[in-house]
Amino acid sequence: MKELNKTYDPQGMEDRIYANWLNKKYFHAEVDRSKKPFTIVIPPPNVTGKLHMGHALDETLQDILIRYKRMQGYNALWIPGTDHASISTEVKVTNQLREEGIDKQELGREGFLKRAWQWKEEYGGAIINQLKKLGSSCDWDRERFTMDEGCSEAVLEVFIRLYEKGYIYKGSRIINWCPVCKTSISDAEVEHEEQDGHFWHINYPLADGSGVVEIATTRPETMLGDSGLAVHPEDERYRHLIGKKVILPLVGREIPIVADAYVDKEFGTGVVKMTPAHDPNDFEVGKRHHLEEINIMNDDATINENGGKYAGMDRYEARKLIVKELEEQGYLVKVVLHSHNVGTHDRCGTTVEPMIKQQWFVRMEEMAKPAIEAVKNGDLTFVPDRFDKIYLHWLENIRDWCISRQLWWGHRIPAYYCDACGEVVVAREMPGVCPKCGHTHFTQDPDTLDTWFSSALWPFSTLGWPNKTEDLEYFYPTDVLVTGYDIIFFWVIRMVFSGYEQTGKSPFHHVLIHGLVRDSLGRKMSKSLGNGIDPLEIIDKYGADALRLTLVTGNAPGNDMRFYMERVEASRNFANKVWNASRFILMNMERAQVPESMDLDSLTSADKWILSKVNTVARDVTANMDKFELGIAVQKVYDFIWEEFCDWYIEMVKPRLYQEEDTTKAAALWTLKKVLGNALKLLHPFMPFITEEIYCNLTGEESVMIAQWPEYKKEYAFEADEESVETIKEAVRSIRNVRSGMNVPPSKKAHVYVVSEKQEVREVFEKGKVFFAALGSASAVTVQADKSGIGEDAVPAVMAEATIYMPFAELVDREKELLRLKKEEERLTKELARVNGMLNNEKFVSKAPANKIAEEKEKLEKYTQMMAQVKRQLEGLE
RNA sequence: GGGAUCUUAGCUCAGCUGGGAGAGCAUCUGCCUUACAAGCAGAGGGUCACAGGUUCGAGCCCUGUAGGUCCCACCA
Repeated sequence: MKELNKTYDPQGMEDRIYANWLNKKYFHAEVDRSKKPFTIVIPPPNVTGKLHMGHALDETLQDILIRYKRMQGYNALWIPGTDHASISTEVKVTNQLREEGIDKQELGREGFLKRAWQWKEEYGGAIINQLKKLGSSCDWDRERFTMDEGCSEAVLEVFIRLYEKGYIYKGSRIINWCPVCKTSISDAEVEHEEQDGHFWHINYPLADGSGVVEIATTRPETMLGDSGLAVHPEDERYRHLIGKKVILPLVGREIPIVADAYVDKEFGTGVVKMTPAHDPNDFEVGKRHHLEEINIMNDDATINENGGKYAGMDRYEARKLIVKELEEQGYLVKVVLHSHNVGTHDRCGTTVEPMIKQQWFVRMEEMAKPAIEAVKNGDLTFVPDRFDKIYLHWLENIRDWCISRQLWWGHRIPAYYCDACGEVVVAREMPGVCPKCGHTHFTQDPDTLDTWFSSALWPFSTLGWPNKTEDLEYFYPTDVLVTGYDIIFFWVIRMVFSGYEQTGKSPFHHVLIHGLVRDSLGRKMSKSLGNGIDPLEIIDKYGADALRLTLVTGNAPGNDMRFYMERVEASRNFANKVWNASRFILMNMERAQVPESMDLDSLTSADKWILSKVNTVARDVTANMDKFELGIAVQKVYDFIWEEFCDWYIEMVKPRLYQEEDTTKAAALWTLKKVLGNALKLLHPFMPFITEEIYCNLTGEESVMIAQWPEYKKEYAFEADEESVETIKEAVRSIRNVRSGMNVPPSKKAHVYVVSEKQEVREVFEKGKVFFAALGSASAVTVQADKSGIGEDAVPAVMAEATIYMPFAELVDREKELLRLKKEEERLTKELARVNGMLNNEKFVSKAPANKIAEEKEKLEKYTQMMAQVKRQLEGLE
């Protein structure tokens, strides 16, 4: 047994302990049919990323679950890895190149990819090392990357399967285009934000010269691509115009007026200009009425040659000029302020431009069905369950998923085009001969896949799929997925439908959702605000255990939390508390022999009481853990250790330890060791380092992380002892209360008299005498049946079945004393009124459960007794 | 427009299946009591947003109102 350092010093211990764990391969899991598996796959952080507080929370929750299950005897596997993060990484690499004066296009695809891989090798490891600082017990032997060989094989396989099934298709559709990143993006990647804008009312003259039609638009520049106007078929105002034509101002093109129910009669002027190539709704209407699709923009959102003289201008420049010219030429009726939703790219904030492009899509309708069913029939549950609705709503309204990206960094689409006839061949590798024309040269599709296409396969691709591996069979489906609510649409949903489609199963049974970690003002932590707190700095200063405890305490699943330094300090203080209590115990263990085993009959009531307590705490905490109530679970462990164990039990036990000849010293030491050991086990998932350090010193065992999780045991339930110790505690509190109220310093000891008419109560106090000296500054304790021999001026403290007297005659302030007793009387009067109210209510007595009624009757008795005594004391005073 | 969620002590938040309102921090009063001042003991502080309803009983369930936050959505 080693002695612990004098002060709690996380810096000196965490790295050492982690290295030892790695060395002992505790994190590694292999197929073992004798054990039940418990699997988690990490939400792979971006390769280029840096650990932020959101990761810290995410990883902490997962590590808690994994460590808990591992201790319960499960074969716990936590698979780590990173995501290639197509757009983010591509942007970063492009910027890096630019700084070196290298143009991405000039460098070319191959050169670029080489640089991107270099980047990945150089920076990709950083976040992994940061995860280790947190104490994450991931199986690092299984670390994966979404673009590694196995994951790429899975991507290829899925693409081909879906293509062959007709679920993947290439089509010319309207998609969201980011003019800065110059790629298409999916619906999920578009963020809508309310912006103040304008409503420009413009007159379009009728071709027959019979008048004008007034339209309203928020994007006047798109008129260059107008190929029609639309009105509601039942709009009396415009019915006569249907079928007529108007002349497009500035452009001069003649375009038709069509009738379509899409138009809202009440909104704007009731006439909508149709720009099928740059608006998703117009696109649909245009399809129905065969309107021309005129693309007026280049990929960088400048106007193209279809925009005539505006060609080459940026979309907003063109807007300005067009409005000006409309006004000059008398077409502009008015401009009104109007706030509207603008779609922006979630990565760069650029306003997206709807455009018609050839892209690859995944047909969603069929695949969404089992994913919907999974939640409805309970195969997949969200914690908390309110996220069911969000998940279902998205899936029930899902649209086809645009998966092609005009990027280089990612999985290249396995589609090959015949150089001669253009035939498309989707295959694992470059085809030799064109099945249509026999030509032998092909060009691969230049696009790559949406980064989420590969992460959607993560739960099974990391286990070897599409190969039928033993790992896959044993560890899959995984048990729980832990992630933030912000990526349910991007990731969770896509994993679920991919899991069902490819493996026939939901990829996990539970999804534990957490919220965002915000700053102390409730703002999102962001680079631009500069309000982010670096988890690594916190770890450096306070230790990973303190950070972990902070992130999991007082927070319910799915809720956002604010990060306060004060809370980290509080967590660190708790670690210090645990440290010092353990140090105290180890010190005492050094001075005396701790028995290997103990006959429970030779334990004192206090010993049994604390054993009983830790027993029920283990039971309750386990129940909370199983329900993913980690915040509640850790709170219970915290309270047990600090209050019950440190503030009460250790204090109670000190006299026994300090006296050489005490016959119950061995029992005390045995109990201290036992209870501390169990408390450390319960705390370990939350605070792995400090618990490991202490546990090994305490027990001489190899590690707490492979120790067995405490289970509730009937033989450690001591109800009678719990009750008697609680009585003693109550008495001690009464004594302290009186002393504190009279400002008696602890150094001034007093003779304490306990008076009770009941023999059995006197026995309890007789046994508990010793505690009054240690906990209540008693110089001597006398337990007796009546007040005889106690001075009239002694100060009373009233309990249910006893009254405690302390002779502070010279300190007594009669007025204060009277006030204290009056207050007590008042409190009891209220309590009695409440209890009587309930018990005299016939309906309560007839309808409430029996145990509740019994409980209330007991209280009635207790309060009645106390009231009688308080009254007696008052009489004595008056 | 639809949906979710929040409103509990000065601050930040817990409160599991309905059964006498909790924690941390802050405040106040005593204590350097030989594990810990990153500590110990004690105290003050709440019409659980508001209004109804269900129930013997509501912070918790239902309805509505007000305010905040977030998500979704094709009103140009």
